[in-house]
Amino acid sequence: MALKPATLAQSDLRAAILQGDFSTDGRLPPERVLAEKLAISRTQLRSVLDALAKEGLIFRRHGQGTFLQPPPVQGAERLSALARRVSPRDLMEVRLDLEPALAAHAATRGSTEDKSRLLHLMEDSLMAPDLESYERADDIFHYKIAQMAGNPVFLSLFEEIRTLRQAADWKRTRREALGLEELAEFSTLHSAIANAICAGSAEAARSAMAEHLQQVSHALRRSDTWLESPEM
Amino acid sequence: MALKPATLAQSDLRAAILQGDFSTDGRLPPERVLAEKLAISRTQLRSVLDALAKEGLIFRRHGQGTFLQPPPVQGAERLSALARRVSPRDLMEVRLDLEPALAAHAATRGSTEDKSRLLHLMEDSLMAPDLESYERADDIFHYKIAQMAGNPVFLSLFEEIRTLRQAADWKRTRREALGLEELAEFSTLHSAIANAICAGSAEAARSAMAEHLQQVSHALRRSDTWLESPEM
DNA sequence: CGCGTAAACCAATCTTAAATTGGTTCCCGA
DNA sequence: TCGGGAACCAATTTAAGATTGGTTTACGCG
Repeated sequence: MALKPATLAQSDLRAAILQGDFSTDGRLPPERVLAEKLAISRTQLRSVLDALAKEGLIFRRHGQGTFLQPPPVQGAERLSALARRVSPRDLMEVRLDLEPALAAHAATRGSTEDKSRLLHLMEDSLMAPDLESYERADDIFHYKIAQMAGNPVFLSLFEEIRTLRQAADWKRTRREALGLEELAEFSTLHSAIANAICAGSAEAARSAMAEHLQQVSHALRRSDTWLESPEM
Repeated sequence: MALKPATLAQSDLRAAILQGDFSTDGRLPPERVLAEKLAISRTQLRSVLDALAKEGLIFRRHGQGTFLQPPPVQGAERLSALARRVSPRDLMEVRLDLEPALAAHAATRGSTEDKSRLLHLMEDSLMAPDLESYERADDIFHYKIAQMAGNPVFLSLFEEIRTLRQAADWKRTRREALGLEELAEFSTLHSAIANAICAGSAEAARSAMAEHLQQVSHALRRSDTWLESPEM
């Protein structure tokens, strides 16, 4: 007559995991450890994680781990050397050429399920209360688009520049450079991008993404480190 | 009255090195070894190699070695896993979005010295007697353009897809798919690309490169492995 | 003094092996 | 029959040592 205890526990587990109770830096403990902490079997835990991953709420990669945000690219170590020679301008230039193409392909090839999820992610970025949560939502939003392009090489390149962007120091710079009014404009274009992709109109998606990135680039350019390499 | 013996020796050394007398696979022996083989000091050898590298005739990378062709990207090992999930179509799609942008930036930012060297490389590809030497000239030509773009991130991405292209098996497929008449058309567009870049007209360079890659893509698409992953 | 040589040292990369971690299979017991 | 547990598999990371191009230093020779 009673529901399975496991079913009741699952919703609690989901909340606990997503809220970051078990991760300080967005990375969850290994499955074996986490299962023990939660006093459940690994089989049970994995079924929960499978569902969360399918919904796009967590990210897993084979020998790497489970994360609350898109994981660092494979071999991130190799990029630390490159990151030191790279200026914010270099990275934005690449993003301006790469991500509009990704958006176009996402519009063409993304599944309807992916598209509905993209709309949801866009709403998340709209409702972000502070800069930190906005950046997280923005990160996942762009990642999802790269994923929807359905080309493993494109996704790999995107992850590479994403990792470079995080490896460099001027994320801090960006925080300072961005104001709340600009953030609102960003969200406006986010919705334009998402709508174009969901409508399947590749060119609209491409131009919306290009406009968005030019906006970001413009905001970033005010920084005095625009042309500098981090160079500690 | 006599010229310095060293000067006379240098031209011989250059010829011997470039002809591949010391390399079976396009990779030269370590400087210390090569210097001993040639019975000269490492200082002397390095001065020759410095000149060759400056002329773009050899390629060196710090912990990696000295090569007669553009060297494999750092951490090439990491890409072997990705290469197995990638189809020719995936790679061509990326090239079609990436390399036209590279050509445009090369036209804008390339130095006049780089541009004259690019013309020389283009002539090399025109005069290629057989498919193998054409592919080598083509490789260096495209690499030079990526280098001229003057953005370390772009160059890194280009090297990544270049390595992927070589890692996969269907280079053989391409050999079979290409005929001599197509090869001639390729060379025609090569010269169009080079001329546009040297003229500094970014948009002409972009469209010429796009046209060239569509041509390559078209030739490659006849292969029955177009959509397949190598999958050993 | 000046210059090149040799050696030592530095820095980036590669290679290898071990450890970590998600993914899978298998067998057993309730 | 189903879930738990263990063992095993596969992809990745990490750490250490070796390799290699780049740089400095000190010495010897003209």
